[in-house]
Amino acid sequence: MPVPTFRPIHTRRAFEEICERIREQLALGVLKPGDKLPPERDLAHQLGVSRNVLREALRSLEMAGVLRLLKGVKGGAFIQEGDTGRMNDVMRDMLSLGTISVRELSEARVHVLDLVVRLACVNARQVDLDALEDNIERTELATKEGRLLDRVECSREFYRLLANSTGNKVIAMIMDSVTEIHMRFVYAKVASSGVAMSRLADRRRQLVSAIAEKNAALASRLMGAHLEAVQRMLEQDPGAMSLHVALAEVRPGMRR
Amino acid sequence: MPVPTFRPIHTRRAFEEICERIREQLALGVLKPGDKLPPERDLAHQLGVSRNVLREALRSLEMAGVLRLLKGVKGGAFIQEGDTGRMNDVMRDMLSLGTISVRELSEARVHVLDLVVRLACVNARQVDLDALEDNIERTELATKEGRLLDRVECSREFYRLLANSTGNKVIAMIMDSVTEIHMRFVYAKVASSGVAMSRLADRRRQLVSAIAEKNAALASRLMGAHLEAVQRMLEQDPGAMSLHVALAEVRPGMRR
DNA sequence: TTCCATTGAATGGGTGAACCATTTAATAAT
DNA sequence: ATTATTAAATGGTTCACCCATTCAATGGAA
Repeated sequence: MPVPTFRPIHTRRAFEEICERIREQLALGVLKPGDKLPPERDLAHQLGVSRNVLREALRSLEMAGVLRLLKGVKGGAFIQEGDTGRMNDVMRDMLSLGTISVRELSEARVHVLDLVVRLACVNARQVDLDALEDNIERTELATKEGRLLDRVECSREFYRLLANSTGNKVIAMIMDSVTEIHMRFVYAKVASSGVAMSRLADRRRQLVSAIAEKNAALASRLMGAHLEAVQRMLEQDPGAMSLHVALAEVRPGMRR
Repeated sequence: MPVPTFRPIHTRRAFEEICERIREQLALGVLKPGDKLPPERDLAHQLGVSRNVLREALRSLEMAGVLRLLKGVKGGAFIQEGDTGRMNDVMRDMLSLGTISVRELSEARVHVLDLVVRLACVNARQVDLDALEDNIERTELATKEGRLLDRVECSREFYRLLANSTGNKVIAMIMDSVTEIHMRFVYAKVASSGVAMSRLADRRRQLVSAIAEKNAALASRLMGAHLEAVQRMLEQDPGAMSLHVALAEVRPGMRR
């Protein structure tokens, strides 16, 4: 039987129609990143809607990362390069709404990172390895100078570089989305307790050299062990894993 | 060095502030799914902004799946249960914008499905297996009766059930996001050529019994082989993989 | 009483005109 | 030539109003 599945209907509203049409032009390749839409007043007139309604549509597309709206003469609505950070926003909302749990996110992260590491073993180029090595050096420096929060930023970058070295932006995007919240927990923990994982740079060097040698089994094992160690550190203080603290906190350099 | 990274700034606009405040209340747990925001006119007054600006914010949150707006007395803006389909929208936009490629998406899908299958071997409960078995029976029926497009819908459901049997909604969400576009290609292919994979139900039965026996290696191998076969089928006709066709097409039962 | 049609209030959906703020280029003053 | 001024284009915001939908209250008919 064709499985009768009834999605809730809601009356079609003008702004939805507009969003859809613009997305359609995108999908068809008529609109491309860098292109500019007509001024709001013109476009509203062309579509036969009021400027207010058009703006609701443009706003939604802007929030979705499809458009960027700039003021002033020479301003306007420009099609953006895709913003890979949008998936992070979705994940954050899901967590805020209680649709997913921190546990599920952490578990997913472990598996995704295992995949990333294994793919990196296959696909990492020398430039990727160099970038990782460079990152580790910066991590060491930050450690020596006691800049603990900078070190957390380095970690964040380390994972990004790792994901990039898989050569697959979809996987990189997924990894970032399951990593962002986690890094907030780490950041909060480090900021409040001042503790820091020891021998971090050494561990990373081992991992990178395993990747360089394309030793997937070893790389996977090292990453797994590291993740467990970090998890133990975070769980020492149960309060540190408070969802609300991590989500509500705004900190510099971290996109909302 | 702490890596000077300059994100583009853009003047803070009222609607952004509003979105952020509402998300903050969500993160803090003050607002929960099912809660209702004050009427637009009241809330606008409370926030000291015009109703139009407030509406831009509400629209954005609605598109993000955070709110649902209902008309009429007893209507209003309600906090939604998280909509796990938002990640699909992000993926679709990324593809439309050319930020990611079909190749990257397909590759990611192969790896994610491998992970899903392996996790299912560990976590699948009897109800999950029963649901899969039931799905396979419906697939068989659709095949016998020549309802090919229904059969594609069954496939879509099969993957969802598989993902659910991992017991991890994050992973299920990720799988769905890398699967939706692919199913559009399959749908377009089947709709245009009328060809259909042979012995589909049998293959699925083998897979499910491997999962039931918790034989991860076998299950992984079976899934891998199946994905390759499907890929070959799709690639027979290069035109069938046209991005624009698959993305622009709207079909019943598939959310936009 | 019970049931159904009518009505009216609450709420989101949508419009149009006006004004503000920012940005840029053209123009004028030095 | 350089710098200050001005004007035009564009998004940001407000206000006042009306429409469409929904649902509860009301009231008349069976």
